[in-house]
Amino acid sequence: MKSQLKIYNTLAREKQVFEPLVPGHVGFYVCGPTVYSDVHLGNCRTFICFDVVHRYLVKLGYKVRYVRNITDVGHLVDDQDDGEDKIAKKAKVMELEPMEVVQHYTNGFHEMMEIFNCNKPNIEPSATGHIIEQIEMVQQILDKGFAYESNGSVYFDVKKFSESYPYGELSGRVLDDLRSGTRELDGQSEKRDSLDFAIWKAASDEHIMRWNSPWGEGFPGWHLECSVMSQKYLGETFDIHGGGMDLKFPHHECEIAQSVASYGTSPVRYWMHTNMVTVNGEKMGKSNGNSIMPAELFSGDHPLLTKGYSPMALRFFILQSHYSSNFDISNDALQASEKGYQRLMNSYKVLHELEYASNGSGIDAAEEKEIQDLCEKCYDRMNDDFNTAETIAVLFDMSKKINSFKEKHIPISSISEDTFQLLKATFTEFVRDVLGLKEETTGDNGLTDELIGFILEMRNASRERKDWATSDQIRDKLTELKIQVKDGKEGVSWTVG
RNA sequence: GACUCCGUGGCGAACUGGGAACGCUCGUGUCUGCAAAACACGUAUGAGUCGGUUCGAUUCCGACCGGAGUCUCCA
Repeated sequence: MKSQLKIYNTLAREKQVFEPLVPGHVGFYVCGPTVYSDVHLGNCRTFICFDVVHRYLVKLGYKVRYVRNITDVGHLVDDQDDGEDKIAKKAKVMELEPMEVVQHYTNGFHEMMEIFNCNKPNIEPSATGHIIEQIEMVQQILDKGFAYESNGSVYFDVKKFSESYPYGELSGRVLDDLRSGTRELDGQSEKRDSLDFAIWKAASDEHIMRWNSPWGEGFPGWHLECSVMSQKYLGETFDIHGGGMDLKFPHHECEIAQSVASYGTSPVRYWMHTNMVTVNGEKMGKSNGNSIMPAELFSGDHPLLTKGYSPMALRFFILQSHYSSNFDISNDALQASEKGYQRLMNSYKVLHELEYASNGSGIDAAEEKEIQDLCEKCYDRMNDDFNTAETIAVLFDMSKKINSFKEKHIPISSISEDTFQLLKATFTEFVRDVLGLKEETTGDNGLTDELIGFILEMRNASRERKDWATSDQIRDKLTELKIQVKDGKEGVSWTVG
């Protein structure tokens, strides 16, 4: 009997047993990037974590509809009335058509997701592709009386809304506290209340991104696209909504308010939030100027790094901590993770080269049970709010077993063939399918394999002649080239790194 | 100021009301021509500080100290 999946629901502030709305199916929405700049490692962490969530849900047998949006309009530089659209601003700076900016950074984002081995969502809707639906939602909210028009813009009436429904439940905000924290509106403002937010924004004359609407030419407000697109593809209520912690307020709070205002029900059953990536203890943010970009990580071309690290090493590093914890990036930590990742993948390789053989010496019941327990633990740990850190710890315990089988410290015949196959399947599926880790190849169509195989043959020949000078010279040179030679009982093997 | 969260070995990082995982590092041993790898064993008598609850707390409660996040755009 396997344990049940539990998810820490940020709305309820507790771990809850996951029960999908429709048995066997999961509606899963993740807030994607605003495509006006390159993604940094903080962005990547969130998407990698939710990639694992998605992968595990699939592993559990759910039919998952995974929606991750692209925000390509509406995200203002600030919340002032003269706030500029982020995409439009970048377009001006780069002297490009706004959609060129969008396409450029969307491509870059997709490329990174591919490099980090993240599965593609089932639907990746963009805000500009859903202008009509957004206008409809604005109209619905107006019809319900929870919004008002002002100079061609439409604002969500937070005060009015809060008289009928709770506002601030997700982020734990109290309206009066919020209001006291904001500065007074000047006479120029179109808003009735400082807490109101734009759901439709009138376009000024020079604004390039504009659409016709019942309120004149304009563009949709930032929070609206997620409400509209999640509703369109997952329904008025769906199972899981994920995003970074920094989106909790105001973005997700506003999403809830918009959905409740337009059709009366809270949209999400389980809210999940990933914690922030920090550098020297400070949040990595686009506006903080401390971003580390994936390219800098790979090349090592960054003041904080002494060398480059591979995409999979970073992925492994990220998964070694829980998604809800702060995650500090440092060179030392990366280095430790890189080693660990290599160790794990080495066991992965060893496991696939292992063959079961019975020698009739009988099965060791304790060993048998230990292996079976480890396999079950993988599920237990992941079921506990996707605890990848603990899952990896179990996989390392399995690694020891795998290596012991290989080195014949434990005879492989001490477990049954069924248990061996269980170990093989579980280890493989958790490393490859759930955590999404893969072996990093040199991508040269096996030429390296052939070459090194040949060189090692030559070395073996000199070893048989006891010509240690030559064999050591070959080994030292290979080591210099970052190729590690391992002389085992069953012959020689090698790994890069 | 308000609201959250965190403070665990040399480093990273989990879990837990009753033996402090796992990875890296370091040490010893087995293996090996040697080395590496692998395996085995060891490495925090202690979990920011001070109180309280408890037979018993790192784990629950309170205070304090330190750090972070959100309250404005951010994954």
